Amino acid sequence: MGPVDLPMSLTSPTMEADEDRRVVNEMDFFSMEKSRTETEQEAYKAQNLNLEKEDLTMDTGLHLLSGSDLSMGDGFLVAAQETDERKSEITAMKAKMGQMEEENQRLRNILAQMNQNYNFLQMQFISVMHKNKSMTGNTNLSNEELNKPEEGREGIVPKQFLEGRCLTEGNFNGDYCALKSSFNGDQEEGKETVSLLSSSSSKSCEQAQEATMRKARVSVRVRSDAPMITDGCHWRKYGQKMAKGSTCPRAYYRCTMAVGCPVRKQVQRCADDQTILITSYEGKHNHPLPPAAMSMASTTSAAASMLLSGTISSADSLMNPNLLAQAVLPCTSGFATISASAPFPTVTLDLTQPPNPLQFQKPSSQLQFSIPAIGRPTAIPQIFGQSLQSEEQQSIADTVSAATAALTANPNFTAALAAAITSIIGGGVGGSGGGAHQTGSPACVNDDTPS
DNA sequence: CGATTTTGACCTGCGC
DNA sequence: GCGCAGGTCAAAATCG
Repeated sequence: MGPVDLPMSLTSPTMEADEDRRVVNEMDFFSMEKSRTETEQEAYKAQNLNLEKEDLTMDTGLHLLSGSDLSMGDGFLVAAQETDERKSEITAMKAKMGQMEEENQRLRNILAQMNQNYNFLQMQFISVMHKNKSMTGNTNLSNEELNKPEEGREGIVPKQFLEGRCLTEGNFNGDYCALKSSFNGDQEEGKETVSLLSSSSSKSCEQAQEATMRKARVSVRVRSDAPMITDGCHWRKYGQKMAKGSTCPRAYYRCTMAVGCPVRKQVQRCADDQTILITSYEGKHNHPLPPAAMSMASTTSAAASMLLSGTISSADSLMNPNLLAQAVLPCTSGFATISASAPFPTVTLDLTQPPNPLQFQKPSSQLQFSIPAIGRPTAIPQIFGQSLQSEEQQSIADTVSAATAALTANPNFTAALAAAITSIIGGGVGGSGGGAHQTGSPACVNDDTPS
């Protein structure tokens, strides 16, 4: 055994077995060699010298005597010391890696949240620009104007932008809490002014806004055999009526995630096409929402805020029915319509259209759902139609999980993403997807078993 | 046994 | 005032 072989033999059996940590081992070895004290280095040199030469000519004080047996014994002493040090360092590094993983996870969550907020703001900004362009032709705000203090920007900064910022700074849980309605008209046509939101807002004003938001409805049309879409909230059925002109009844649900939550929703099948499920949301949540409920709630709240703020008018909707849908759900090909004849202002998001693959070529930053580091995406099944109950739901969940794995493994992000969404919309939602309770005819609302 | 669903009755707004 | 339709209430039934 030569002098060079000795350090290599110090590798612990466990670390030798762990191929993945070999690099860390080697880095440890060199760092330890660098960190040796002067005395140790001298001893080490002396030891090497001793191993290289048969007769020892220097007394190092470490009882390094001549003879191969003794020198080997000292070598093992050094080896044991180094092993202990390396073990402690490995333990420390493991702990550090754990901390870094936690930090990484936390940053992922923050990034996902920021992406969501960013998309919301961008959507509103684009919509405001679109409206301004159609009205005045003056669409561009200079950087100076945008950077002005808020107090001096009245009449320049789109009100929705500040409302969106309020969402970001407030409890952006996907509910309507931070949305301040301007539907009662502090704006004129083509001249939107900013009413800075202050904590001193009168209660009556808030109540009026709540009442307005309560009346606003966001209707989502999806193609599904499931009795009800799963949007992450807990609902309790409190009534059912046969709607006029429809063969299927209309079911009434209220949110039961918090006592006194005013949010209600109606579930009804389309009279013309009973494979289409129409879900109408109304009101604002008065409680934090779980992550699974944030996607749908943020989508509907975004649509409601745009509707109530007048960002998109009925005329806009008629001129470009895809505008709102693109703003709210950038990666779908659905259409959005606004009903002016309905008793309440209602925006309908039609997600029954087949997906347009070209729209998936958008940058990933445009996507409104987050992809957790581990596990399945939380938003895809809720946003794109519905996650079905029981077996169907599990089937879609498995599909999403597989898609997630493909996403994380495949460098071609957009292609994998398109495959994932296509599998969800085209397979699970389209009514042809597998499921134990396929009966050939769509389930009516009165047969439902909501979660 | 508590939570949820069912279902008939009741309330409200609107048009005639 | 009356009828209709949409929406809600609440007691009974059902479920897990």
